Amino acid sequence: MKYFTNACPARGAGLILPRVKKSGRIIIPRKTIYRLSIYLRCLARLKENGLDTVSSEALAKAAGVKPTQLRKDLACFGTFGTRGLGYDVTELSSRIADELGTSRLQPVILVGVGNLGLALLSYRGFEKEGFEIIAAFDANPRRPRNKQIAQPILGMDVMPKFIAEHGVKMAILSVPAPSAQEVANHLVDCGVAGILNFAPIVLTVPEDVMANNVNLAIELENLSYFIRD
Amino acid sequence: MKYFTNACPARGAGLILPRVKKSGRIIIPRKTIYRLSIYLRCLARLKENGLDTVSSEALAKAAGVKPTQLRKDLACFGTFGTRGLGYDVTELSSRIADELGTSRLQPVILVGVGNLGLALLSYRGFEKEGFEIIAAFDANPRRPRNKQIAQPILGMDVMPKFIAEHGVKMAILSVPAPSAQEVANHLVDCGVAGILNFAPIVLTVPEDVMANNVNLAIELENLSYFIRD
DNA sequence: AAGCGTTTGTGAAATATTTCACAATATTTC
DNA sequence: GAAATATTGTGAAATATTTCACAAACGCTT
Repeated sequence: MKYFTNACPARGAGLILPRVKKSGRIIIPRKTIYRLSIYLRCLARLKENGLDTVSSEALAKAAGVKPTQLRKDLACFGTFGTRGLGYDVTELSSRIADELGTSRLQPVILVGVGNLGLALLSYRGFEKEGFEIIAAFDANPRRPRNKQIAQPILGMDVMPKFIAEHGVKMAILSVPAPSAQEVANHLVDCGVAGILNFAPIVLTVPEDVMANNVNLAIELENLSYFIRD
Repeated sequence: MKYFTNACPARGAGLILPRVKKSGRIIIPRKTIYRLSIYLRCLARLKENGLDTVSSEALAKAAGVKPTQLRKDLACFGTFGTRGLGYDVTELSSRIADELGTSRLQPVILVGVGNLGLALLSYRGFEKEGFEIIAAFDANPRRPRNKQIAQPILGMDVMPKFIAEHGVKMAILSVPAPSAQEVANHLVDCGVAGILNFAPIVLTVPEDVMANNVNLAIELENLSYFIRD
């Protein structure tokens, strides 16, 4: 079992406790969660190739990390390996999937049907990972010509009702920057707890809401910095 | 000036040195570089709003970080503030832009003109950030109907010549997962030093090449983990 | 020009993350 | 079935990053 120095230093100076959430689960660092997602995809490919077991060394190499890091990551929520042999591919997959909570299908909505939003709508890569964009919303909900879009494109006015009826907890935000914060507030009011934000601004959201940012210009800028030597 | 414990512990045990690259520049942590990009965008908005100076507290709030972190980030490459007053918006902008090397326009190519690639081609958000997608490549270079794409869409066979002639150093990779590694190898052979990878696999590249990954399914998975409590 | 309020810059402390080193324990071989 | 080999799980060390705390420096007011 992994232990952390507890973030609250007040009680019992020097006392070491496992760090836990209010819900009782042990906190797993965000970086570890990202890597678990990567491990899961590597395991899927290994399984396709007919492998039954895999060592931490092989899996780590496939995921682009060090073997010890992989093992430490797994140690956050259990011990699944067999010493001398490695991990059972199928079992490890399902344990990680359980931990990530990707076992059930999550409904997602998309807000902002511009260039990028439209591309994301027709992107078929989410479903096999456990997510489904079930509807899109736009202030000006025109159905694009010459496009095979399976999802309905609805007006912003019906969004609250839709979110409540379908139990939507996550949204992809691909509106222009100037309206992003306003729309995000609206989403939060409707009960959305996770926002994947493509607008190039810093969203301000309540503490119990999570906003992940994907900013393509910043990614390019980052690359450009590190390649000039 | 900021100091690090040097990563190489061999010479002069315990000796503290500023961490530098072969080129002589001090290494700035990757996370700091990301934040510098964010500061730059916040400063641009402040300037639009007519502000001349800004305190670390105000800028940090706009960027979603703590004031001390902002100041430490800036301390990596100089001291630009005026005590008691704050930072000159214009000056700080240009200093950060200089450090990031975003002053000149960078030519970028895109490989893989599928749904996502097409959307990125028509995305007008890069240019004003200093990047321009000057051409796209695809194994099957058809020009899509009903789309206003300014860039030429070329076959893979002419890619090496194009890269050499235009001094391209960065590429956006939006091909399907199975061919991503092969195409990446090809790009590296042609002299590309930075790859922004949208394919959902872990790329293996030489040490002097940088590959940043954008994986939308993983971002969603990450959200979904942290919102269930 | 001296005092006051403000805000930067930074060494040191606190926290977080990664890596090391190796005991523990399984499989395989002879 | 004992020895050799392989590989996990993990405490401790090393490294990295963030935050604190406060001296130093500036502008403004009087």
